[in-house]
Amino acid sequence: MAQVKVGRPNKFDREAAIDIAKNAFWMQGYHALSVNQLASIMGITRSSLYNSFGDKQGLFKEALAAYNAASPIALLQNLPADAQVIPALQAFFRENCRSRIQDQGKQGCLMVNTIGEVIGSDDDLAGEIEAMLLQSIELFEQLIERAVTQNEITRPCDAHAIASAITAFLMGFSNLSQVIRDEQQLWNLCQTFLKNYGLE
Amino acid sequence: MAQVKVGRPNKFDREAAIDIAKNAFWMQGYHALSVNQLASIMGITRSSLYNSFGDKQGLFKEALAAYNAASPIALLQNLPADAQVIPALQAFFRENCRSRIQDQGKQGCLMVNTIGEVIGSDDDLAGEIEAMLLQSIELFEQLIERAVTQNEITRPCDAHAIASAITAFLMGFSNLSQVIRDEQQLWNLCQTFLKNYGLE
DNA sequence: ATTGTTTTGTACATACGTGTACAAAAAAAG
DNA sequence: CTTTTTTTGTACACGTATGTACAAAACAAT
Repeated sequence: MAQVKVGRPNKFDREAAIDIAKNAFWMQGYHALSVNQLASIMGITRSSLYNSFGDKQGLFKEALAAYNAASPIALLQNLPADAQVIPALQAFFRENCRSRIQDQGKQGCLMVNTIGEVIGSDDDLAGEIEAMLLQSIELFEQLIERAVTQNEITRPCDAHAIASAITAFLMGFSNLSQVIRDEQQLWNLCQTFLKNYGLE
Repeated sequence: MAQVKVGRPNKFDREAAIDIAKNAFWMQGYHALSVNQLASIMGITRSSLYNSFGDKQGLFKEALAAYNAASPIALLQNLPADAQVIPALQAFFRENCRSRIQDQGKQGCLMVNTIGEVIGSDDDLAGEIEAMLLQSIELFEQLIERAVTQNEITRPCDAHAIASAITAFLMGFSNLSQVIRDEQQLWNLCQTFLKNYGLE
């Protein structure tokens, strides 16, 4: 499984470098960052960057994957088989509030930030992000189904609509968290949302 | 009032040029568009562009202002004194669905698109957009107050939270409309939101 | 030690970006 | 008709962007 790699080894830590790129994209945006800047803060040469990641877009895709893996939504994607859905959902929203405030200043969600930026100027990235969005809706729909099965909530008339609403809320929440910098206020917003949509 | 302008007159129609720029920014994003491209599609020289708008940022600000003036939210900003709030709100959401689908493809809301792009890379624009966001929350808060006064709804426990929720929903809705391209589905989403938040 | 493979450093090519300078052109004001 | 004011066209300056080429370096395999 673990590929033995022949040839000269990388001088840098790939994971660490991607993590630095992730944070840079997160704070400055996709277009505002140049390959030069990226290589510089990652502590490698442009040559290494192109050799290891292909181009800026390739690097961004890896950074985005790393972002997702470490995002609060991973909590829900890897929900244990015996867990309750509603408490997990609440913990997820709670964690969202916490991390949105804790970040180094108005970063929001990397995926959401990128939507408006790439749609219309990079079809490849746009497609990837659209797929992630649809995937998010699907995830919430499955969780709602599961919550019904586990007798946590009564069956809603349209699970798909609620799943879409949650996704929309989270995206708007990401944007709003860049302006409202008060965790209690954000959490209040989430609680009200969950209550109004019968998810408590 | 109407300034008489001395000197050589503009060869181009300022309003029309701004409108073209508005649509270009809307479709391609802020950073992905260059001054060269802008001047080209506006049908003027870069020289005229710099002379008339200062720079790219200045042009964008004017384009954004034009966008707002023509946006559905103008319906609510200029609501007649004798009008009911709730029907106007519903009409506003309805119009949002219509225009989001009618646009030339996944454009979303220009303001929302710009949030993630400029925060962290252009403090000036970011500040302007943040102010618009806060203004939006304020507008909805006032409308809720007014709806209470006009006996359309009972007083909610936290009007500010609801106003924030509406703003967040609209932003997420903008992003979602770039992926869900079905007006009925979008309208369904809006109706459910309004119902759950007691705005019907 | 030799060979094969991959990374790294340096340099290059080339296009594009923003912004400015300045004279010519086009109008109004006197 | 001359002066004043503003726009327009053209050119320039200069930095930055992306991507590539290629030799030197560093490792594994044999």
